[in-house]
Amino acid sequence: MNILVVDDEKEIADLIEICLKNANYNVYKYYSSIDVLNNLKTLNIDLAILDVMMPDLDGFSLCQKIRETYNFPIIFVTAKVEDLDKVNGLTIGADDYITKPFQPLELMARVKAQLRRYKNYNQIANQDENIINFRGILINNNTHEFYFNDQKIELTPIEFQILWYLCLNRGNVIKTEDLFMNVWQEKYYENDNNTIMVHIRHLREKMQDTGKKPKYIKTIWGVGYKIEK
Amino acid sequence: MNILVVDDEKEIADLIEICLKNANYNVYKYYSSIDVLNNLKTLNIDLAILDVMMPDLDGFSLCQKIRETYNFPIIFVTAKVEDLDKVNGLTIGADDYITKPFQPLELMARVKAQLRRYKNYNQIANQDENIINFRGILINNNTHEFYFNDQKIELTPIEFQILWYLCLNRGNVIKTEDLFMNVWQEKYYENDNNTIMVHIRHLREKMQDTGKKPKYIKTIWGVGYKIEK
DNA sequence: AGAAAATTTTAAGAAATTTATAAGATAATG
DNA sequence: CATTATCTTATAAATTTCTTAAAATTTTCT
Repeated sequence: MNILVVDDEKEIADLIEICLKNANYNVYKYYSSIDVLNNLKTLNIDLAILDVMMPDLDGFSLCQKIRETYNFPIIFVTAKVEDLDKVNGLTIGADDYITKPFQPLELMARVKAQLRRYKNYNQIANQDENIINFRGILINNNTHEFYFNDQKIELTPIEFQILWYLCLNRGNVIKTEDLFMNVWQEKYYENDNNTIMVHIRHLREKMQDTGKKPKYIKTIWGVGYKIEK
Repeated sequence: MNILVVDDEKEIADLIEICLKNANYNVYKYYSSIDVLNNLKTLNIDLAILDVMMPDLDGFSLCQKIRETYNFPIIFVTAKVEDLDKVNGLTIGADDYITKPFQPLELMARVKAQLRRYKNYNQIANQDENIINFRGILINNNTHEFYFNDQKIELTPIEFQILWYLCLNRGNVIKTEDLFMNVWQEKYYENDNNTIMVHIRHLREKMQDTGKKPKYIKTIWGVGYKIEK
């Protein structure tokens, strides 16, 4: 589990980091929120703990920026005790709010509670599933291999991710926007974005499914794509 | 949204109930936790607010019982301020913990935050709500499929949205204006706007319901359309 | 009841939108 | 530096949506 900690007070950030590392979490610690935004894409964060009062960009704004793209849980930790602040924080997209001074045990309990909800109760599809096998499609997320009718087909990383996500949700339509967000981990600007279509075409070509009515990756007009069960 | 409130202190339970009802939630209020367990199955709860100290069965035990079957969010509200209690509560399956005396606004913010996570970011919680089945009509918002008397019928995006909205409100009249606002997400200018009618006609054609008295999508003269339950 | 007005239905073609294809440009990788 | 992967752009194809006008229906008015 990767946890993001952002606090301009180094002592606090360090304390939180120690607690988290004790509990065996992987911590990414930042003393400034601007730095965070630049690196977020590469980090694959599962939960964030943010301070509210920070010099360059305050926690609320950072939270809003994050929420444009991600939906991992966000916990505010702050010295401000005013209730309105709590309400604000929770309203703009945070999941919990805890005031300094806090008991490390309580913070840990809240972290665990949020992660439990996010990871266990909240699964979009069965997370443990790493090998999917249906209709001649055998796709393995451990080895990143794809067999189609017992024949191995080489996929590029993005092609694999797209196909994997479609298979994980086989039977259901995936909106182009959702697909993009999931594979690219960034916001989707629909005006003039043709890249998914191109990758879909490549996938169809490799699966020799380029007829008028594709049998595998189907187009749902005005919505997105789906792969039939 | 159905919210369960359990507290043996009537004043507290009543106060919480008022707050929730103000915010337009549907409240099921209990003064004893034993009663809850007997009725839980029928209630279709989306979130629970539980007191910890209760005479017959304490909140922690109730929480555990609930978690055996359900995974809607649970918030503890309690007079106990000891930190260990918070940790316990969160550890056994609660999602949040707030101590009395509390600010109603904060409670509401936390309720909203939990519901947001549960409902908006969680596809599984909503899976079932995306399938409507009645009178030979089976419409599935996950797969974007429409079956009419067990026969699959292809719909265009707008046709699907219109039919979905009518089915979601089956039995009730939908004003043309409401229908338009919901599907097109923009303001409706009634002067000379025939587009909904055209789509309705297409839907009726596809359902072979073009007689003098349509059986499915009915015209409510001067108002709009409705689909009979 | 019969005429007039308002509203809805029907039909067909034009316009707009969305998706597919192709090929070259750019970026990333080893 | 060579190779591969990804993105961009332009154009074609497919499909959907809207517009328009006339016909039919229902309601309202006299």
